[in-house]
Amino acid sequence: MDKSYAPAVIETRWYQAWEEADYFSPRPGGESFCIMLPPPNVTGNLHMGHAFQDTIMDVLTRYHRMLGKSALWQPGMDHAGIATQMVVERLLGSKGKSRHDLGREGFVQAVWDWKEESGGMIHKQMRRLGASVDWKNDCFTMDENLSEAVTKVFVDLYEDGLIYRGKCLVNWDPVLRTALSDLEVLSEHESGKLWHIRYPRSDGKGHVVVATTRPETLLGDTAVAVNPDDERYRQLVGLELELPLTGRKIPVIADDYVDKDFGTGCVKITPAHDFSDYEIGKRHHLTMINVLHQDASLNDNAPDAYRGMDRFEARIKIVSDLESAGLLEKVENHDMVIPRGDRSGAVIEPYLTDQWYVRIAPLAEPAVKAVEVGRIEFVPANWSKTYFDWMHRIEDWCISRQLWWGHRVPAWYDADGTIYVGMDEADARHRGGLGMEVELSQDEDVLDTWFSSALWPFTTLGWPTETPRLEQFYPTSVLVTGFDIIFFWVARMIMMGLRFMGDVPFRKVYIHGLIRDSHGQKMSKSKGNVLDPIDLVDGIDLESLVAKRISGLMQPQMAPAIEKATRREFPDGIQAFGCDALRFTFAALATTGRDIRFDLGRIEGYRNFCNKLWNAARYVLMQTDGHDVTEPELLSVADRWILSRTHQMLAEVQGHIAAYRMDLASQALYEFVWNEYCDWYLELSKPSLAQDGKILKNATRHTLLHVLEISLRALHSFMPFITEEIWQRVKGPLGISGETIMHQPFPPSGDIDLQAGEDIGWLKQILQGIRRIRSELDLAPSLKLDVELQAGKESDRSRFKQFEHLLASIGRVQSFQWIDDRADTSKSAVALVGDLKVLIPLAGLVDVQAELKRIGKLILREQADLNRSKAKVGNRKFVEKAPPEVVEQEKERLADHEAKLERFKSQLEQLESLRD
RNA sequence: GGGUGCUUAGCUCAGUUGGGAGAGCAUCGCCCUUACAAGGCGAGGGUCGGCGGUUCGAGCCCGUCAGCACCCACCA
Repeated sequence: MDKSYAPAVIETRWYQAWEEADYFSPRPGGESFCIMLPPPNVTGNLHMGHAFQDTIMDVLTRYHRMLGKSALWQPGMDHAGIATQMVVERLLGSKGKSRHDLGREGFVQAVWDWKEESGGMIHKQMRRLGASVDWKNDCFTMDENLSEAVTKVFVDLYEDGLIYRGKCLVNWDPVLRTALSDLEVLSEHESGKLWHIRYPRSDGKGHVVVATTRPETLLGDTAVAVNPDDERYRQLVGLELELPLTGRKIPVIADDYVDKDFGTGCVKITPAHDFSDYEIGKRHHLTMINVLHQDASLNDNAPDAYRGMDRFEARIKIVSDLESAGLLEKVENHDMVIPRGDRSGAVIEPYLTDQWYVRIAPLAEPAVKAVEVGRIEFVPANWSKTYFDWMHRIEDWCISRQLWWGHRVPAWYDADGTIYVGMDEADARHRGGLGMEVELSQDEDVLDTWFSSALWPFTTLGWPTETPRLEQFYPTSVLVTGFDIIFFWVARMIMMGLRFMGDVPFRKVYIHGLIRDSHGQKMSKSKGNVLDPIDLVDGIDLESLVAKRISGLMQPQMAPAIEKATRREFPDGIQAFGCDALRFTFAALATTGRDIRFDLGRIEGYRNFCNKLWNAARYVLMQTDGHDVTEPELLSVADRWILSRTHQMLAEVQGHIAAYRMDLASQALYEFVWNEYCDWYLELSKPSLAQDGKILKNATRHTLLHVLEISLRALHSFMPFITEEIWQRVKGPLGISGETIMHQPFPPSGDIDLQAGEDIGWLKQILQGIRRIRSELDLAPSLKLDVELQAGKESDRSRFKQFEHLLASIGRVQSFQWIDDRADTSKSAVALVGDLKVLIPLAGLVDVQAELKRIGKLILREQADLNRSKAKVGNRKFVEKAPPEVVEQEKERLADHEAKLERFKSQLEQLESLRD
């Protein structure tokens, strides 16, 4: 083995070998385990969030595969309608073209071409991260069979009356010129103004003042509303007002919706451009006047003066026209919430159009119930509350989008506009009883991307065909996702799964936190703080990193600041940490919180851990190379101890993974390998192997290998590459014949050996006592010590006998000597292990002063502990009310502290007498 | 306006039914002891956000206040 761990070399080798050997396909037999990869958007790259999520899914998949299950991790990609269309349009834009130049068909072809390119990038990244997905069944939401499934779902829901077409107010994105669902609209606090506008009374008796944040929509007003209980305005109800700038007359109406205390208590009602006004308009049968074009410029329903102007441009003119007409009473500053499109950032306009909707209530009810009764379990559980809150208030889902890229709505219209829905045009004709003579035209719209995503758990398995895969893997085992898409995706999958499969799509939903940068900021291109997971794996020099971060910015003026911050944070670029280190870091960071700060310090620590494992393996293989290693006949205490600790670790890891606590699982592995196996067992093995006894040497060699091999299997799902690489070298000496660690069983845990644990615990304490004295009294590590032992129990003597060799070797002790209980120990430094005094004569080694100081410190600490125990045991209430075992424990502590304090004090006295 | 989460060592975070506060990184000291200096051994460092309550006992349970973060919401 090479002296140092070199991830790049071993990682490139193994993935290809695994894939070629088809190790990722589910093996027949065994219980099923299935995870659906949340399909990434075909556009762009995998970011840190993907890498994190993929790591968790791969850990789970590999783990369950090793448990002997038929494990499927289903990969795929999402066509991401709006996002992808925007990317391709921007690409065309850079060549001076628009999608209209290509036409619908040409544009869609251009998107497919782009998909080939960027989709390949994602595949490459996933392979680099070690994802053990079933590539043979890779899917894309726009694939033919998945698209057919989408159509079928649409048709079925339509036939059942769960999809309808209606003219309603929708969230309209005037930049993308499409409708959006409520979820795609982000509300942002922004400062705006509240304009107070006079609406003159038609009877000439003064005016009414309305307050509005959107004066330009005045052009579409069809009423002014007041609260029916508002004394100030009651007599106005039924009166007519002159709508400024338009020459129209509008009525004053009464509606409970109006808050008397806000603004002036009079509200202008614009039913075609405001959601609340729309409801009021419907209640009062008001006319709905749409004054906007699709791009939010004013249309011909507006007076000449404003036609063709953008709404915000028109706002300025309208306000100034009102002012010159003496109709503007005042303007106040007003903080408000502005709706913006999540993709375009454009201010969303409520807009009256024909759209397709899913009637959600009948689907939501069983979906709520499924979680209530525990057929689906959220992990952590409190996320179910978020789910319920949303599901209880859920409204109909607008699923049509005025885009070209996506699943086209399977609806056709005849000349009268009658709707015919079917799997295709012929089917629609057939269902509608139409002959070929009737001319039909297909709806131009496509479906919301999330409509097809909602079907992902069963369409990827072959639905509507009843395939063996569908039979075997639905419902899937667990969904791994972030809380940001509980509404977008999780809830909708549950609804659709229950409706079309008659069962939940997954048993558990594991919700993880979102990866942020080391300062807790969201990673984004525009902030220039994005880390590419591949750069952490392979490393990147500073100049390339800077170039990457400042290229293609939407706001190029940010480049200098981003460059400066990058140079400050990564003065030497980023080292190559390797995939295993990155994965282990992600696992260790997978706590229950919402935000996960990614700190380079962590990954460095875990890269070191890989190196530690590598070197431990190197040592073990060096010790065993050329020796036959056979099943041991007799184990030493150290062997039994490390095996016992191994079993304990395995039980912990299993428990933590079952509870989706990858952080605790990885920590248990880390601590075992480093602090138990490397720090202690490997050290204990050295003197053992230097001995003559053939049987015990074989036992040690075997245990070294055996525990290493178990550790590799336990670690494999977290660090697949390094464990495979080492395992291939370890399996031979142990006589294991498997081809890959991937298909080895996860090691079962076994018995805990308490006796061995106590014995080695004792040994550790002696050694730690000696080391501490050595360090604190500044005795050179190379200096061989003479150690005296005093007092102690019978067990101390027998243990000493058993471990003398190990103690001498590891403690660098040249001689041990038991001395009489009354012997003078005044010239020695002391450590206590229970009743046993471990003494190091200081003669000629150090000055007494140093030891005095050291003991003084120990006494202080011991005294404080003693006082605490004394107070507790002396408290009658404690003794009466606390459980007996707790009281007993406290009494033992008290005795222990008393004994130790006594010994330290007597040692101190002896030293002091010496000083005189 | 509703809701959720967070506040523990200098930093990033664990702490599973309440019973002597832990890890990694950072800091300090000694050591290149042939698996590993990407290392070894040892050390220092915390009124667990504030206040109050329950309890023999609270980082953990309850109340309250403060700060931070996020989600949802049609008051113009």
